[in-house]
Amino acid sequence: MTDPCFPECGVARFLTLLNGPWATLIVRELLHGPHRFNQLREALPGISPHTLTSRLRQFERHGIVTRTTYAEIPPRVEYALTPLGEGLREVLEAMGTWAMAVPDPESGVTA
Amino acid sequence: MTDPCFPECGVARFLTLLNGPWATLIVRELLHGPHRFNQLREALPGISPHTLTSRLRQFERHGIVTRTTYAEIPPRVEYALTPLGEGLREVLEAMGTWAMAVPDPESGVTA
DNA sequence: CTGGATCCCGCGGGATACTG
DNA sequence: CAGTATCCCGCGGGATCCAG
Repeated sequence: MTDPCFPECGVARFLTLLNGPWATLIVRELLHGPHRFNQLREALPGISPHTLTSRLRQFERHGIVTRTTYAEIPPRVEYALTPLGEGLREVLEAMGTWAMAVPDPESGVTA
Repeated sequence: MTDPCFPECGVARFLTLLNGPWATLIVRELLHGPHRFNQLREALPGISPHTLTSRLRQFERHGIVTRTTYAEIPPRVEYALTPLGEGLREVLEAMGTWAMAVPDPESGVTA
């Protein structure tokens, strides 16, 4: 039943790989399927190209995301999750499930 | 069937509540049961009292952790997860499960 | 024992401008 | 379109010292 040592072993690594406020949000977007650079920018209101590139590069290094370049006249680059990255779906879903149980910060944290 | 809108709704909130490298690690520790201030310090090598207090206070405000003071001669304070905080167990487990599938960063990410 | 006060630092991130 | 380069900033966090 959930060996006590089981979560801790990985939590730290998870935090290392998905550090920063944007990291997880980018993965969440990629969970919908491959995205082009500007597609991600549009899907992530407020993110700067600098940050987006930075996170994406880190994901590449860690084998979470793949970068595919299409040498066409209008340059096209697609970012997609690797199987490893896909595995994050369960984690994100757990986050989402939990958060939905969180009372609105403004609606009487009375509970 | 995991409604596509379901994860995104909460992921952002999760990230807001558990921001920073230490936040999640503190919760992970609290998942083992109530802890006193110094118990947490010992369980989290490298954390400074400043940071620990900071995170703990934030958790209190968000109703994730409760702070119980025992007005004894040797001051005693216990931090425990609220039911809401307990709900994070699934999330942490998901992180741990995923991370265990991550190949060691050193084992040839060369590609 | 618990933890507040200060000071300093690194890093994620924003803004803007510019290139292949 | 897909980035890259530079500069600046806020915040999480470490260190240290001190107080209830």
